[in-house]
Amino acid sequence: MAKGTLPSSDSLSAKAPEERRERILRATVDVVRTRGFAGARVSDIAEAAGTSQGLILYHFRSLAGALDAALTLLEDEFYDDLARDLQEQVGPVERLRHMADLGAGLGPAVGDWRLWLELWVRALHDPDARETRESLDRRWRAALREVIEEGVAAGEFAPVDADAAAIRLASLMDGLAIQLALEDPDMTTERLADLWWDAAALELRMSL
Amino acid sequence: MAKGTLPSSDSLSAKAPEERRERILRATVDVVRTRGFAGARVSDIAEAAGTSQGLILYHFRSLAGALDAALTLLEDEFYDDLARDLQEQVGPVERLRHMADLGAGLGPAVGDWRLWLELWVRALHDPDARETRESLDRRWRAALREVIEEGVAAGEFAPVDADAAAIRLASLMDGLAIQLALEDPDMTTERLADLWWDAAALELRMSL
DNA sequence: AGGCTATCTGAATGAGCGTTCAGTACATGC
DNA sequence: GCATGTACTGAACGCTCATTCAGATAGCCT
Repeated sequence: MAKGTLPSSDSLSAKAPEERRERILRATVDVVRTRGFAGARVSDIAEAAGTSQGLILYHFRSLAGALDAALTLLEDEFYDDLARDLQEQVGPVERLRHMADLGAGLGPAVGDWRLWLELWVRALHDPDARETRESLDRRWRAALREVIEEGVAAGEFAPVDADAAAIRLASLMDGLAIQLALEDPDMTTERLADLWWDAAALELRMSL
Repeated sequence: MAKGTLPSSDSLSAKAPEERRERILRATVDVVRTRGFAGARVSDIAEAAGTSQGLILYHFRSLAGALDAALTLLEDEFYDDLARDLQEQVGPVERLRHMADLGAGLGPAVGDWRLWLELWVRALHDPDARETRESLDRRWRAALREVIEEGVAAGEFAPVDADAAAIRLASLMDGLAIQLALEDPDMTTERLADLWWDAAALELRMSL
């Protein structure tokens, strides 16, 4: 298939339309990150992706379509990254520690809190976003719960109610992260990690 | 002054322009609550306030002006309500309990979490909103810290780091409230109050 | 070679919306 | 009673922006 028809001219539209599609989606995420959902314009995305406006409407049916697709991409990558990331860690304490770092924004994929804030508010008005956000949150809480259960089973944590502990620790992370995302002078990456870690120690009765 | 010139006809534009001004501001808050900052239109506000669009631009200079003014109104009322509310409670434990209820949305003024989410995201892009949000948050955290210090002094709570405890409990409230505002099926008013109260008990070593 | 389709572009279209403006009503000061 | 200023309205203006559209290009099938 299509062997002799490789990049005929310059390396601009290098290979497939699939590639441009993805470039557009990445550009969309970038634009939302900086301008927000409400401020994202087709022209912004086109410029960021280096295409015409028309192409965005060609691939996705509308601006809303592009935003939705970008959201889905984000969700998928979140799943993959989180799973891979946690598998690299060995014990429950290490895993928990790693989740603290991820939340504080030291990890690669998660921790883009501005984007999260935007998603929350979009979820207020758009059912699609609500679904995505709920799924993302459930996934993160489940990972946390698993780590806690693992730690309890191993005797590293006290025998707490894993469900309640997970929801509390996840919520605490969200709340702290808001201040980080909003650049509250009282909050830094390190302070967030410390505050959260201390809370986890208290909640799980870790002897830190 | 203006004695014989009272409501000449029907009770429409009843008394003063000051009244209509405030009506517009309340309408603005209502619109933001339902449509969000991004979705708030001058025509929405006019309709909700029962005035012409022109009047909104007459009193405030622009849509942004009206939104800012509404934000300021909100901030002032938050201050007053919180102070009055807390003064009615007697001991530190009662006060803390009351703050749990306020956060869970049982109180009158605070607890309108949809509005809070909107404010956060607006704060991402608008310095004015950022200021307001920071001030609001600081105030709430300070109230929490005072209650904690009071309780520690009275021997009702363990001698914890009041600052860290306040920031954690405030953040936890925010995080839990997000799920409430987004109508996450896993979160209800009661569950929020319970989860938060348990965390407070743990943090402050209350013997509940 | 000659249609056919997928990909892509840039200009045109048209709707939505903030803001401006000309004008009305009414009270106050002279 | 007449001028003046404040409060207010509804229509008109003009701009921004998503979407549409008439092509351009190039591979694919026969």
